[in-house]
Amino acid sequence: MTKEKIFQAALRLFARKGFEATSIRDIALEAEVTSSTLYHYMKTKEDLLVAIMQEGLQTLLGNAKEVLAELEAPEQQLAAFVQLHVTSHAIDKLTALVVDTEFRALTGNTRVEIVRLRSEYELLWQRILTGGLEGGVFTIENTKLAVLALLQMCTGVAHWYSPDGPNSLEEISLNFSDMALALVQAKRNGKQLTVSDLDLPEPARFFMKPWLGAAAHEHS
Amino acid sequence: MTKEKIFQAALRLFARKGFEATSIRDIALEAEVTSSTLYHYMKTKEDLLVAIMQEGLQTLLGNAKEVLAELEAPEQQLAAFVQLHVTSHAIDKLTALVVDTEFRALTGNTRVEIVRLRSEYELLWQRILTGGLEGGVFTIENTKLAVLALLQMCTGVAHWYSPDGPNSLEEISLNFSDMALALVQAKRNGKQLTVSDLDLPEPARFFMKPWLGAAAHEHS
DNA sequence: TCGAGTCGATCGATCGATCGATAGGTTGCT
DNA sequence: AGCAACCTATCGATCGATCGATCGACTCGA
Repeated sequence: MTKEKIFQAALRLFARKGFEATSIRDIALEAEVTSSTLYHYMKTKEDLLVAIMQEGLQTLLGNAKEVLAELEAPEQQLAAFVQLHVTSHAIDKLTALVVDTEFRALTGNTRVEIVRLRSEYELLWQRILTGGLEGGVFTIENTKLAVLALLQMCTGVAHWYSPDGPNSLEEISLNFSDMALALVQAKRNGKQLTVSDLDLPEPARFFMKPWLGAAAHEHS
Repeated sequence: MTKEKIFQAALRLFARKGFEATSIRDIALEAEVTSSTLYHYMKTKEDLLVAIMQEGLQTLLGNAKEVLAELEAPEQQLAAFVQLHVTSHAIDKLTALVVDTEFRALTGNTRVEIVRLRSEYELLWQRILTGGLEGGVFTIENTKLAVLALLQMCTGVAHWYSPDGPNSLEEISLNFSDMALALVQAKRNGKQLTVSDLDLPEPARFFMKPWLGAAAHEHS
C-alpha cells in the first residue's frame, strides 16, 4: 500500500538524515511516488513526523503498562522495563531515533501531546523506583535523577545497536538489566540481585506488541 | 569581537533549533550582522559546526587526560570522569547538545576527525573500567557495554539540566558519580563505595579548563 | 594607500506546498 | 444494461519563499 510505503520511507530518511535535512522530494523519491502524491495522504511534512512519534511512544507506553500489570515486585518491574526499552530501541531503531532526536522539530499542540506521552512513560519508571525504595529493595539517593540516568542509558542503545554487532540483542538486554539493578543497588538478603535471580516470565519482551518499525525489521 | 559573536550566535541557534533548521540569515540576525559578513569569517555553514564540535570535544578530552594524570585508582578516575563529563555538559549545555546531536550534519573528512576524537575519549573510559576490573574493584560483565551505558547516562544531563532546576549542579554531579560507582559495583573490603569514600581532590572539576560556552554561561 | 570589515543586491538551486488534469473504479439512477 | 456522477489515486507543472553562497562597492583606521 502506498500510504505505508510513504511512512516507511519517511521513517528511514528522518532516522538517517534528520527531519529538517529531509525534503519532501527525498521522501517521494524513496517511496517511489511524486511529491504531489504525498499530499494526498498527508497535510504537511510535520504530520508524518507526528505520526511516527505518536505510534512509537504509544506502543512503548502500552507495552510498559502491560508489564506493570503482569509483575509486582519492583526489581522484576525494573528489569522488565529495561528489557522492554532496550529491545524496542534495538528492534525498532529507526522509530526510536526519530522519537529521541526529532522532538525539536515539533510545533504547537502536537509538541504538547508528545511531551505528555513521554512524561507519562517517565512517571511509570518513577513509580517503580519509588516502590523499590519504599520496599527497601533499592538504594537510591534521588529517584528523579536515577530515572533520568536509567532512561538515558537505555535509550542510547538505539544509537549504536546493530544486529551484526559483537553482542546479541539478548545479551545486551540482559546485561543492561543487570547494570540497572546494580545502579539502584537492588538487594535481597544483603546480596546484589541480577536478572537471573528474578525468574522473570520467559522472556520479558514476550509482552511486546507489534511495533511500527518491527515489521520493517522483519522484511528487510 | 565580531567573530566570537558569530560563533556564540551559531552555538545558541544550533543547540536550540538544530544545524539544518538554522539558516545563515538566522545566524546573521542573532549575531547582529548581515549574512555577507558571516562569510568574511567562515567558508561554509558547516565550518561553524565543525569549529564548535572540535572545540568542545578537544576541551573535554584535554580535561579528561589531566584527570588521568592526577588520579591513579580506577574508582577515583571513574568518579572524576563522571563529574567532569556531567559538569561540562551542564555548564556548557549548548556545546554539549550540538556535539551530541548534530554529528549527522558532518560530511567528509571532518566527520572522520570528529569520530576519532570521540573514540579517543571513549577509549579512556574503557581503560578505566578495565583497570578497575583487573584490580578487582569493579564487577562488570561487559566493559564495552558498560562504557556505552555510563557515557550515555552522563551525556543526557545536557538535555535536562537547568541552573534553576530543583538540584544544584554539585548535587547532580555527586549523585551521578555515586550511580556510576554503583553501576560498576565498585567495592572496597566488600562494601559498596560512594564518592565520599574516595577523598577526591576538592572538587574534581578543579581540573576543568575554560570552555567555549562556559564564558557564555558566566555572562548570561 | 591599502587591507580588514561590512554592506546591499543578487545568484541559481531548492524548499514545502498547491494547482488543474487525468485515468480508473464504484455507485446510483433509469 | 447503459450512462452519468462521483471518488480515489496519481501525475506534471508551477507557485512564492527561502536556501547557501558570491559579488562588487563602500568605509575607515593604520
